[in-house]
Amino acid sequence: MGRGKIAIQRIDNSTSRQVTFSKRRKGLLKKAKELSILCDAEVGVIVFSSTDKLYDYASTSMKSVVGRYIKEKEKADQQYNPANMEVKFWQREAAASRQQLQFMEDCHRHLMGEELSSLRIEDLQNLETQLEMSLKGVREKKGNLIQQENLELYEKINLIRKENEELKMKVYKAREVNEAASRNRVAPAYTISKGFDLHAPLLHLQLSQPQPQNNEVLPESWTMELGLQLH
Amino acid sequence: MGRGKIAIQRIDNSTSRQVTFSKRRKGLLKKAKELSILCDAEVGVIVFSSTDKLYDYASTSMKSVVGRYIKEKEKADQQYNPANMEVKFWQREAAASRQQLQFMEDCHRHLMGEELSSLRIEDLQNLETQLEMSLKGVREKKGNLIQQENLELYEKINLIRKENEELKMKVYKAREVNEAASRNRVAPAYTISKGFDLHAPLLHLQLSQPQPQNNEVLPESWTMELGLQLH
DNA sequence: AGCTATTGATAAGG
DNA sequence: TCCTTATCAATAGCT
Repeated sequence: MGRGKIAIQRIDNSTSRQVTFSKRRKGLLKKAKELSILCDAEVGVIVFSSTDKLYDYASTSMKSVVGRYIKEKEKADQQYNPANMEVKFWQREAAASRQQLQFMEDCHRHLMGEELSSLRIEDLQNLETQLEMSLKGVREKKGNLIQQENLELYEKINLIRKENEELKMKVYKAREVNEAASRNRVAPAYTISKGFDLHAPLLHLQLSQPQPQNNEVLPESWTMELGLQLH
Repeated sequence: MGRGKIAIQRIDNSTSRQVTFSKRRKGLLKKAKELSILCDAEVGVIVFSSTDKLYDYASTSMKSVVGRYIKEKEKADQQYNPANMEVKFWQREAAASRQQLQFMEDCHRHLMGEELSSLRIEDLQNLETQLEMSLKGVREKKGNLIQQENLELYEKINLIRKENEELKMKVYKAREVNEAASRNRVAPAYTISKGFDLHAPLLHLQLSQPQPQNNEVLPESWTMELGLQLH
């Protein structure tokens, strides 16, 4: 139908092919529509151009047409629908996980000392042994951790004590110097100046700005024993 | 095209409609095929007759065409594909289950006394308390069960002892009768027949067919103490 | 995108 | 369902 007949084979001329595609696509969709109306049929047409553009017609909706098509095909071939396979795969996956989870939950409850009614003496004996072993392990681990923490605390105590001692020494020396100075002022003939620079308030700074970074690790009782205010 | 033009509306005459459906369906599929060949397009056509019969054409495969269609539509509307939604739903379901399972597995390992390195002292303390409680519960339950079993065993022992006593009594009586009978035979003048029927092997039957129904419940050591063979 | 000669599709009838 | 045929619709090639 046209000025001349054409062979049904790929049209080489790109422009001509594009034009023919436009015309025939329109015709195809029109005929699909006519068929559905005239004959009360459900029709769906999907066309992808060679440039990947989509054109489609559906008398009802493509969802309905494709759904019906898939349902029809599944009767003949259960394997057809890849989406369905995927759904089934994930359903199995979820079911397997859920089952495993349920088993774990039972086991967990037993380890928590719950729902023991379903167990026989033998099971209870195994459970008891397991719990004893767990408890042993946990206590050991906890003991280790606490011991380690204690060691660290002792080190800190030693550090702070040392610091404390040094500070006491400084306080002592400062008093000595002060007293010497006073004596020098009251009776300067009795003492000898040792060359200390008394103008810098070194002692005061040291006492009022202790390192605060370890403060939260130490319980209140420790600070009292150390006889030093750390806040 | 035809002897006269027809309006595009449902054909009332059923036969005519059926004929037209046949012709036009054939034409539609032919044109679809031509379009795909001439223009290098991917084409799919699905037709359901008013009597639910399926006819289809796909230049490549319907799977490919529909898959491509769905992919294309998803770009514009993520919600379109119900199968995809279902896949996603089950994927989420499986993922949630897996995550929950993983958590449970961690918890389980801790309760089994494994992988304690990741825990702080506080966690270990809680775990220890939990294990102690579990152990207490398990031991209590086990104790109850064993006690109950013991009670049942005691009852069985009593029953069997009683049976044993009765059997001994029968043996004793039987001997008495036998001896009496012997005396009657050897020196019939000394004894008096008591009218027993000695032909029936009552005693023998009693001793060789003990009740076996409780046999499997009793440990071997018990049967020895009872001084009675129960097999 | 429009035009139109020509072919192809198909309605009606058998 | 298939054949025939008159008729109309679709469209190839051109502008």
